[in-house]
Amino acid sequence: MGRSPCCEKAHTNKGAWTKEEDQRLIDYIRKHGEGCWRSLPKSAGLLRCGKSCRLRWINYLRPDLKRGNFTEEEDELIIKLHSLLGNKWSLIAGRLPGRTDNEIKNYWNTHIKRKLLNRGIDPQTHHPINESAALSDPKTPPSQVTPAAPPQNAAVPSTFPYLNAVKPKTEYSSDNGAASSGTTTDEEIRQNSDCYHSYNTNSGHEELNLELTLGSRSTRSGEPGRVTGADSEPWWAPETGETETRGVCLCCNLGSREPCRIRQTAKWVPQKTDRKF
DNA sequence: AATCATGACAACCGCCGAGAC
DNA sequence: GGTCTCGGCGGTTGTCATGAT
Repeated sequence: MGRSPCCEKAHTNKGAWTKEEDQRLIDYIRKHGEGCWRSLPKSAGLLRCGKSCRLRWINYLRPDLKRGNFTEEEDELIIKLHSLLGNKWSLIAGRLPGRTDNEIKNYWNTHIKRKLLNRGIDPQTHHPINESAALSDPKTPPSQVTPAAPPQNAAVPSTFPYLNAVKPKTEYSSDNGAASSGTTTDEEIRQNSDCYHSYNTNSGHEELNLELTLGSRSTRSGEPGRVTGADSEPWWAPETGETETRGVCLCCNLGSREPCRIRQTAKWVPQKTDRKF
């Protein structure tokens, strides 16, 4: 069928953004807020594709972004989340306030991959490399592949034996033609989270709160209590006055598996009107 | 000093799902 | 129910900086 282009490409700039363009975009969003990306460039006087404006704002101009190097704690959190979610960068970003999916994706590809390889861990499967080779060997029946015991001192549960419960899209997409659609359901994540919890409880690893929702396609539904990726607005619980930034609920401490109390008792609304710049 | 290789990351592209009509 | 538009995501590419030769 084909789709019409998102903008008139003949009259749009490409490549790096100039300071003037950045300022125009910032000024416009200050005045009018986010949204309507398609019409934004024209309204803001920018010769850019709406998508490009959105990306620039989300990844580099948003005021709540944390710049600078990733900390060791962030490294390990990314690795843990990736082991559970695969290349769901927006979901991973949702657990790292101030970080964007693009930033995490780049960081993964340039730093963490190498870091894991140096540890002898396959960055896609999170299994030891030799074991991953066995797993990917079509001659080896899955039943004959025995997951190794979790490493005692590793910061990351690299051989987490329940990972096969949910197959990250990129890791298994070539399994066969009848493989999963690549969409991880909430239920799958929840199940996997439970497995992960059990594993971590037994092994003494820090427990992760992974009450995650795939928010990537629900952002227009305005569903209260969502947890989303890089696109997320801060949410505000009027009954408590608490906010959550980019989908990370402040009332849920890392490690708590209890349902979010605020989510149960308060109505969540997007805090769009009083953004701070 | 010049050239090449590599790393880092900003930006683009194509696809998809949700919602509107 | 079908079609179209929009916003969003993940993969990939392009470009610049830095280091090695």
